[in-house]
Amino acid sequence: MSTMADVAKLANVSLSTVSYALNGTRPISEETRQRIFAAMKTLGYRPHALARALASKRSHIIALHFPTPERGVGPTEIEFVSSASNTAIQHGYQLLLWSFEVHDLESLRQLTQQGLVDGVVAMEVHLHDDRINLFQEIGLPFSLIGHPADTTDLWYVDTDFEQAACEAISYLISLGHTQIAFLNQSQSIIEAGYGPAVRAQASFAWAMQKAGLENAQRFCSATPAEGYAAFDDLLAEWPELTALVSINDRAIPGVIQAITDRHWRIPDDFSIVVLGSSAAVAELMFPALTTAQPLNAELGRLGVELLIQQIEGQEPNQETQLLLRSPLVIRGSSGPRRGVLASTGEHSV
Amino acid sequence: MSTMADVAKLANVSLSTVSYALNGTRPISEETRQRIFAAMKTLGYRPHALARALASKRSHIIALHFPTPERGVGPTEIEFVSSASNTAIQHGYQLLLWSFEVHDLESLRQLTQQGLVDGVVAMEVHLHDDRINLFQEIGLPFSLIGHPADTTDLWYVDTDFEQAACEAISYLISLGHTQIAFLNQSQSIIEAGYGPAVRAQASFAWAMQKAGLENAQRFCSATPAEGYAAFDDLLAEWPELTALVSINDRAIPGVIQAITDRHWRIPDDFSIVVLGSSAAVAELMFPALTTAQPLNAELGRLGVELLIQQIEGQEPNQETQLLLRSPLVIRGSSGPRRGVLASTGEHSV
DNA sequence: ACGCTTAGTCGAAACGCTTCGACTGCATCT
DNA sequence: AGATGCAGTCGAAGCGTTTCGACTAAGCGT
Repeated sequence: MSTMADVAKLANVSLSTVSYALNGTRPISEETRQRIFAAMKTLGYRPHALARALASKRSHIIALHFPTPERGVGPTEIEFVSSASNTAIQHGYQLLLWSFEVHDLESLRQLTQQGLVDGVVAMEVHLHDDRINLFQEIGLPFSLIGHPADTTDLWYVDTDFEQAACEAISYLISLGHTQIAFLNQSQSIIEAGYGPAVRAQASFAWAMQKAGLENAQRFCSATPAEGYAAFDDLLAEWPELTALVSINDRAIPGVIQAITDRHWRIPDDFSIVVLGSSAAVAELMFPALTTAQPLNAELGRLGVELLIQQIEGQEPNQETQLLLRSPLVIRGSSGPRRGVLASTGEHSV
Repeated sequence: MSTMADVAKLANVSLSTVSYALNGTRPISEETRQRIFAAMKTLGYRPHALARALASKRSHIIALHFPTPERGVGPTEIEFVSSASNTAIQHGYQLLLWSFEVHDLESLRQLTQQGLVDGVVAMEVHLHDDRINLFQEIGLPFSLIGHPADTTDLWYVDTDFEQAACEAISYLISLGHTQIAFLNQSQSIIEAGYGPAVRAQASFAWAMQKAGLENAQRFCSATPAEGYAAFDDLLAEWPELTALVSINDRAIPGVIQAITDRHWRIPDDFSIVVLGSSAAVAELMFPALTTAQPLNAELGRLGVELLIQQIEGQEPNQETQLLLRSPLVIRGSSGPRRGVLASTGEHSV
């Protein structure tokens, strides 16, 4: 591989001139610029990223901390990743993938202190997330996909799960449903402070209360078997249930089976709306799920862009705390309440 | 951040001695080693990855070329990625993610010639894959997840789709099925030379012929709607069909719906076996799919390990061309042929 | 005609490491 | 006793860039 020195020699200029020509750091006469670029071309010169990084103290490498979620690595997560990588490359950065678990602060500290990365995008943010302290302590730029309880001075982008929950409920109510349950993630995940689950749950409770409806909730780990059991439990307690909102897509196949085993049909006898699932997942189920569908690719893109703006010390060209709506995509799993025409508005406490 | 020079000064040795102590490149007396490590500790010294990389001509960074598949980015793919990243880190490497498309050789050339990466793991390998020539021309170490038609001198790991297809067929035959169809990916993907689809198809044809059965095949793009249509077509041509083998998981929901619309039940009236889907996907469907389930995490790990062995010029501690079986995991979508006891072995041509 | 700015260029010093060659003792071999 | 070898250490020359200070020549206002 040829170096800048080779180019300089061939173009008959000094090494630093080549650098200035390449980066536009200082003015260069049109004529020498031509000569230099010609020389680069004949030599097939490519700047050496590592050397550049070392000298400029900017590696143009960022990391995506993509911890395997407690609920298991799910099919929804991939969209972030490729979108983030593409965005990074478009901006002249490279994206490293770190996928050790959230609480492995020691690994995180080691990797960040090697001077390799200019910044980190952190996913799977919890309400209290120690990684934030770590980054601040080290003085490393970072952005978040997700957000903690205290968002002072943080740059983040997240799905607005509160909006998603409210919209799902309004939609179901508009279809005549009044007995609606919320199927959450497992209790331990809530207790660990996993934002989406906590916020969706709170928002569900609030919206139901505001609508004067009963708040039926159930924790559930992310397996079909648990989904099945959870559905039975919910129905035992609230036999009039006609609809379910869930943020736990991996439990849904169990719910569907439980419904089928009752000889009910979806959506004629029972409606399901899922929060936070990607289209790819929603369309694997039968019937395809109605979802409040997060803009995952957007999240990945914005997370990276926020980080890069921070690294480059730009004035942000947008808000630095973004909540993205997740549009409700209506598919086969939801419909009007059974017999809705005959019985609007009657619900017991 | 402190540097090796600081450590050297504090420990009262020369800079190079610190380097030798750190890397074990030359013998160092126990006493000075102690002093050096103590100094590192009090200074909180961390070696600077970029500087090390520049001096040693080894970045300890590898890239995973993870192109978005033609069939769309699917839920199955994520397992590779986090497994690859973790493996890399365990071996002291960092994993970059490149997710531009397979045929974007120009991007690939640019990124590989920056001197940033020590090697590349390439996914989504086609029967004729230009990336291989590119890597060989540049002289960059690489390994493949997947394999092309000509495997001379290549280091790769792949799922054995031929085994998977055969095993699926044997299994179905053992359940009494004799009219079995193969639901492929779309024709354009086959024509592009996408290995898994081509091999599974060929293997299906071969195994059916060997069993004296008819070879019913259909192309199908990766959507439920196409799956629905494809199933209808198949049944129009072969009305006695009782089972389906597919390598197209994203079309399956359509197939399930088509079956349900016929008032058939799975698996009582019709069996489905899917090749190449992860457990996460199989368990999203209802009934959960019987699959020949590739060991994706293993593939990711082995791909990275093959690459690292190559980079470090080690004698490979294993085969360098690996085909991994995908164990048949029997779930709810398959069962004995309807009325099998009364009618074994009769099948028309 | 004077100093002052500015465009255009050069040389050299970083950046933080690895690695080569050379040096000093001291133990070992013949 | 002399040669040989090895453990242990040092200094200096890279690795391929960026960037700082300095220099020259030309253009400008007064």
